[in-house]
Amino acid sequence: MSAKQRKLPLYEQIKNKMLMKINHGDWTPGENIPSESQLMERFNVSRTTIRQALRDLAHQGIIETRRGAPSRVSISPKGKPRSQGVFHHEMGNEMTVKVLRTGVVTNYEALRRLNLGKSEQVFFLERLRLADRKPIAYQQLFLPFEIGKVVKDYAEIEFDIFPKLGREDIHYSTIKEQVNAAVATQYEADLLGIFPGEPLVDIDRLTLGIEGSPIEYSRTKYRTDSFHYKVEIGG
Amino acid sequence: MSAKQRKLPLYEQIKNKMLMKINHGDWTPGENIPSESQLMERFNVSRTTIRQALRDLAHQGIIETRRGAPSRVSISPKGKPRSQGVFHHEMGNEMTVKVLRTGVVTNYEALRRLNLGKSEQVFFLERLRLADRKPIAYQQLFLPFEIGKVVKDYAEIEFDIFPKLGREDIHYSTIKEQVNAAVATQYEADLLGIFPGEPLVDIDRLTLGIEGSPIEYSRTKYRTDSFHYKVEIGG
DNA sequence: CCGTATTTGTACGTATGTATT
DNA sequence: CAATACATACGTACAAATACG
Repeated sequence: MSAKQRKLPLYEQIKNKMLMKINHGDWTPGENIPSESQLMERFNVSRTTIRQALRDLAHQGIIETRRGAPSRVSISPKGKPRSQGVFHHEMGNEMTVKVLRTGVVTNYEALRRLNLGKSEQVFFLERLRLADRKPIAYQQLFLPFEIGKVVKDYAEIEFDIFPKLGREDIHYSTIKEQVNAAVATQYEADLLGIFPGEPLVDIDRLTLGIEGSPIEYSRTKYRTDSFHYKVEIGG
Repeated sequence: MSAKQRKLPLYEQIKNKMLMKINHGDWTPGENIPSESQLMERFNVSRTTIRQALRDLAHQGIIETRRGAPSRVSISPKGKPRSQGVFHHEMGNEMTVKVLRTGVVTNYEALRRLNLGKSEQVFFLERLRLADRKPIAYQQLFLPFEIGKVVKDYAEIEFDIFPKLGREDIHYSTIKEQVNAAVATQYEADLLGIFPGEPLVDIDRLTLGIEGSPIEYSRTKYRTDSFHYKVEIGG
């Protein structure tokens, strides 16, 4: 048990452990999870506590419970978006990535967003995201140094760094995104194969870890023709 | 206690009674509700049961609870809100609207999105949305004819047409939005007080009614400096 | 400012109901 | 029908944050 989790309520700790099992693939979507009594034994807590954890997960749509039947992990479209289906990115088929630059920098805005001191350093990644070999986005990624060194090599070949973080037991709990519009600079236009002055969707993203501390800050600019940002509210 | 006659669980019954109190104005938004111990006495049930009812209401955003402080009814703009807070627009103080044009038109894209036949007509509104007297968005709004005639006059003075629709017993269930980036045309730039070629956030919105049929299609272009589109996932 | 009372949050235990397997 | 598993509901105790004199 990580030291940071010790101050969290029991049911929150258990929730996090269950989330890890799911993100890890220990419990796969559609699969039954252990019964409440088994979980009571495994975590050595009362049924009340187990049920509070399960209820929260069920309410978030991460698991499904039915009276009389075993509870199971929800079958959500892809690995990620078990965030009650309010959110959707649409992309291409073959998603790849090209790393343009990597290093350790002192970026004021990134440090502020990552809750780090002004004199600290962050791991920096500049990447081009490609869909079917065609560039669709230019991304600047800032990671706390401790996390950066973990994904360093991985980021050069994989489109999404979160699976890697998951394998290293670094999990996220919340993603905050802010969407804006921008026009392409000469530099960005060259990279993305468009003209300067064309519009780009600019997404400012902050990812928080299980304990609520930031684990990633990124800024991505997408071509408007290959990318859609959809939100569905209610329903 | 005779349990044979009740269909709903106790906590559901209590939830319903509390909802009635709120809807009837017995408990008004912002007002503290009775403490758990008082509710235990009043309904003659255990604290567990009261807490289950309260937790559900809190989770729906109908009431707010804080450790140590009395629970209170949420101050939410009545009728609709309660879409579990995954989504947030940030704007100015004094929100107004100026109608530029209004009429009945045959717009192919609007008809398609509203699920209407090609020969039908839709109610059209062209509006400028202002925050603190400053234009922040240019909006094109398409409504099925039946609905359009209801909001016709209202739309000229009110920023948001949904309260009016609510009073006419037209409610929405789902909103689908697609966010994109665009650059301002000369026409838009003049209206918004910016230069042509500056970026705009372009939001394509389709609103569905209770029965699932579209009741509004709109296209809005926001200035990037006075508008933020935020999405929070998970948590 | 401090201590106390109030109020919600967490966690334990037990018993019984009810739907599924 | 029986066993299993989740749902409801009672009770108790203590912790933690807030409100108040």
